[in-house]
Amino acid sequence: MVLPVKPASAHHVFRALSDPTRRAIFEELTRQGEQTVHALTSFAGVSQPAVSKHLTVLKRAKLVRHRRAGRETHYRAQPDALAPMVDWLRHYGVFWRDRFDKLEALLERME
Amino acid sequence: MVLPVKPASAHHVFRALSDPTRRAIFEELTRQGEQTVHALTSFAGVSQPAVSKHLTVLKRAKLVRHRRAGRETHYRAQPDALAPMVDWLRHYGVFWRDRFDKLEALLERME
DNA sequence: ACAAACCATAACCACACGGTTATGGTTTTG
DNA sequence: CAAAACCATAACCGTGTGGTTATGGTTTGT
Repeated sequence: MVLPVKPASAHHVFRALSDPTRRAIFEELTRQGEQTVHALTSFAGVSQPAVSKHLTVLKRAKLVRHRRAGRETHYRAQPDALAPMVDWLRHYGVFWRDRFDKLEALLERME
Repeated sequence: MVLPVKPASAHHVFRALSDPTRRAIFEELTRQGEQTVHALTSFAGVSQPAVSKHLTVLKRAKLVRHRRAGRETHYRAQPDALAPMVDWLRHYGVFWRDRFDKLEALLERME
């Protein structure tokens, strides 16, 4: 088995990423790594409870994991959880560009 | 220029695909090809106006195109419009699996 | 020990959203 | 030409959603 955890449903992932604030939080977590709720709050520009609720939705989609450390909770992104969305997209032959890019890069490295 | 039309915003695409009924309609259009609103209505299991509204949302995201033919309107999927979502996903190193698959296939064909 | 910091949950609110029925315009059919 | 089919839009409605403030529980700092 490759996946460490069973993925959430595709619906949860699509739903979680449909909101701009949640996408911003997820992007921030992947860029800057682990963050406390406090840090995410000052980043997101909404109240702390709003951030907590967004994190709950992202958690349900397994897009984030959390780690309690004393009074603060650290969240980090879990990009593997994007798999259901990627699998859904794979049906639409939408990655041919990626294939060309990879092949090109490979050939270049083979010289 | 490769793209025939300027893509809609990533937000519109994410938003449009967050609803299960709209995803089902989009999937149906890619599987079965062009469809009239009438056909899509009997497929979707909701009323005809509901389908029309869903198609409007998909249209805003440029995920479907329509063609008037007499009294009926034919809709067809436009998978190219998934590009903004794919581009967004590309930032998260989520296509490893695809890379491995491609490399594997290539090596196999090289023998 | 007490105050402050951090976070989650509850309670509430405005509004966006997905559904419905009603209506009307255009086009085909009888 | 009248009737029916097809579709889009309007009007409406219940509920979900994203935001807020209020509250309380832990944990840290003084």
